[in-house]
Amino acid sequence: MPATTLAAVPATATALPAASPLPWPVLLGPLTQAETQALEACAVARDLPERATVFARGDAATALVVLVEGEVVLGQAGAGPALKAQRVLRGPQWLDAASAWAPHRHGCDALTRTPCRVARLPLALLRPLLVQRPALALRLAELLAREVARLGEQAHELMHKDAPARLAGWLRRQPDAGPGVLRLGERKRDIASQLGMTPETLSRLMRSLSEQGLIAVRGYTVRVLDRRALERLAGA
Amino acid sequence: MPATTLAAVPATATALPAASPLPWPVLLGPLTQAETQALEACAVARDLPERATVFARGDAATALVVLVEGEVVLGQAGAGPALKAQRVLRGPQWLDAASAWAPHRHGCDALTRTPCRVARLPLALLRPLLVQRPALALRLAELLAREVARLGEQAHELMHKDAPARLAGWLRRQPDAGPGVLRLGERKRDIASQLGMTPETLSRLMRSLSEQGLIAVRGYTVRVLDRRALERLAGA
DNA sequence: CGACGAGTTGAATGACGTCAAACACAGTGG
DNA sequence: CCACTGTGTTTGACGTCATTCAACTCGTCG
Repeated sequence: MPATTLAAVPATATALPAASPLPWPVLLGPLTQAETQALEACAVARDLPERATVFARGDAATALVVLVEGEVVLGQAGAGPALKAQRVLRGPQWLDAASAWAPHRHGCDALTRTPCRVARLPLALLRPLLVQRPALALRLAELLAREVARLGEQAHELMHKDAPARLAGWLRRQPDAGPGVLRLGERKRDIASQLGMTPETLSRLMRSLSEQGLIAVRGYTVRVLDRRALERLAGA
Repeated sequence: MPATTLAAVPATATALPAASPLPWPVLLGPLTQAETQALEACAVARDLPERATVFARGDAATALVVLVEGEVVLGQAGAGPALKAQRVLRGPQWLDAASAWAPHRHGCDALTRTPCRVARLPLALLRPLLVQRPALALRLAELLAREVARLGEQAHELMHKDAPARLAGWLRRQPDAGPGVLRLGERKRDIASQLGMTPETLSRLMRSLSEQGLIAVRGYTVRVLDRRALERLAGA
């Protein structure tokens, strides 16, 4: 049953709208007018075409990077176009809020999957701003802490859970677009890569879960039939 | 060749010295006198015996936690004493600088391996202090960012590298205690757990690397014979 | 139409985990 | 000094889960 491929990974097709204020509330939570203006003042936005590299592993990181709009794959590029994806981000979202602070080099590659707008907040400008407005600095700490929690969780999963459990966990975490329905927003090979498995294994697992009646798969749409069993599986 | 076990994992034997100032420079870098005093004012230290739990996964996290002295295992406890270790920390070191900010729950269990002194910095006290002294807040952001980088690296390794590569990478990262000599400071089962493999596999890998002439193992001492080859192996 | 890329499926290999036994060493008490 | 015990490591045999390699399908684009 070679699952009919539905409209493969919808891409934001058209050109980006003209410059507009950045989505700070999504990135940092509710801000005062003054804070927003201050951030706006030091942010530099630029547009990138499809398949461009936003930054590469090892590049000097001098700014926090925000994905304003579009889709970006984060991962480690091997030889050729073979990218070992870790994560696909859809704007608005932070692309890299950490590297500029600490190792001063980006830890992975970032490639656009669609035309994108990204903004850079040079740390040299941000630093005095944060000194002046400590509330923002605390927001940032919160942000980074959340990232630490997420990555710690991920590391634990990869170390101690097998492939079915990781998939179940991933499915559980996906935002559902309807009652028990979720739409996969990335290529399955990218999902597989994120989960540390091959596309073949992912395919087989999907089939296995279907046959067990936990989910129903049709192309890029997954219906969750037995949420309870899925959680049990993920909990391993 | 059943490698002679040398003085297994030295433990800090004796009772802890009386209260003393906390090692802030190690934790946050060089500080002014005023900053040190301010931190000292809101830190609460306490001593714990061996095998005590500092905090457990899911506990409410209301403070940053510092390991002042002693050794703590970070991991996820399963049933009984079977702890899936992620990391062994030796004081002075941060135990958990993130959880209090973000999910407000600790993400893993922390168990003492030796008598320890730990200090808590309640976020409720720290927050106003950071507002007042933004320089400290930036230091903290740096700290968290470094953690993000470390965890990201780790996740990548677990996702895309096999066991030999992970071991080689780990060996490469260990601080050597002599020219090409390094002393393992933890039980091998803990090392294995950190690397996401079983003790048996680790043992076999060590042997395999010895036979290939990359390292020489005697108990808890490892001599690196071919650093170049080790790096190549880790780079997979 | 043919070429290409994404996904699926099957068979074979291999890496790693599990289970069980043996061994080394430290500490104990005779 | 010698058993005896407990913990940690090593080794071997075996099973299994996941990757690899290959063929095949489907849909899209030229």
